[in-house]
Amino acid sequence: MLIRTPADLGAVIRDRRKRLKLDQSSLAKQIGVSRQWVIEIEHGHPRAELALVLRALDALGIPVDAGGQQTTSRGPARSGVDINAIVTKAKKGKT
Amino acid sequence: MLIRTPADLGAVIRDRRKRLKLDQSSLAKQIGVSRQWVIEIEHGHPRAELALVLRALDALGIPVDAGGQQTTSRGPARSGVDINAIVTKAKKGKT
DNA sequence: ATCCAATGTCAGCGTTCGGTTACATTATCA
DNA sequence: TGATAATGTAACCGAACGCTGACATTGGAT
Repeated sequence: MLIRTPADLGAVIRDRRKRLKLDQSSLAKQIGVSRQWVIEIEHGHPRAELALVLRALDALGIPVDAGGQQTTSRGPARSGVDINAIVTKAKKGKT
Repeated sequence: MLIRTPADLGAVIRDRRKRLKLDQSSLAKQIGVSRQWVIEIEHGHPRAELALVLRALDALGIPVDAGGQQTTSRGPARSGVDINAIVTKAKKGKT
């Protein structure tokens, strides 16, 4: 599963939690956070703390892999990334 | 690269940024955050906001994959996760 | 050696986090 | 049907976020 938004992450976490037959309270204890936190994460809270998120994934046994290869043929940061354009524009746009 | 800590993430981001020949300011603009933020992330800031982190990875074209399959034979959340134990203990431990 | 870009550090500020506690709304089960 | 658990919501609070802006340090280039 590719994670690109907090919602994606929430889905993954919730899915795994249920698969493990854990309720939010139990999971919260495993992770070391409040039940509230679990609820919000599963709902896709965008401003959750990085470390807690990583701990949650770890607690659930969900490995997170980054940068296998950027075939990026779908959209946001796209493949080629016009470095020249970026740099140039960035420099110009100093104002 | 497996991401398990904020530091791992910082390393990945910095690496990719340099690979793309972007300076922190430019990247910050790409992501839509302050230069400060980029600096802190690259230093492994543990409490960064999830959404910003995902946006950074996205901007750098770094795909994030979670839960390919939990062959989990290495450590943190352990492989089999003793559901019974967890649930049972959790229920007991309500205080 | 000098100049400039890049990086890192500091402090102040408004906003929000995450924890806590309590309560409402389902579900599930006997 | 009633009871219990699971989930979701709300408000309060201290702590930290991320932003701004300025400044020190480093590094590469000429």
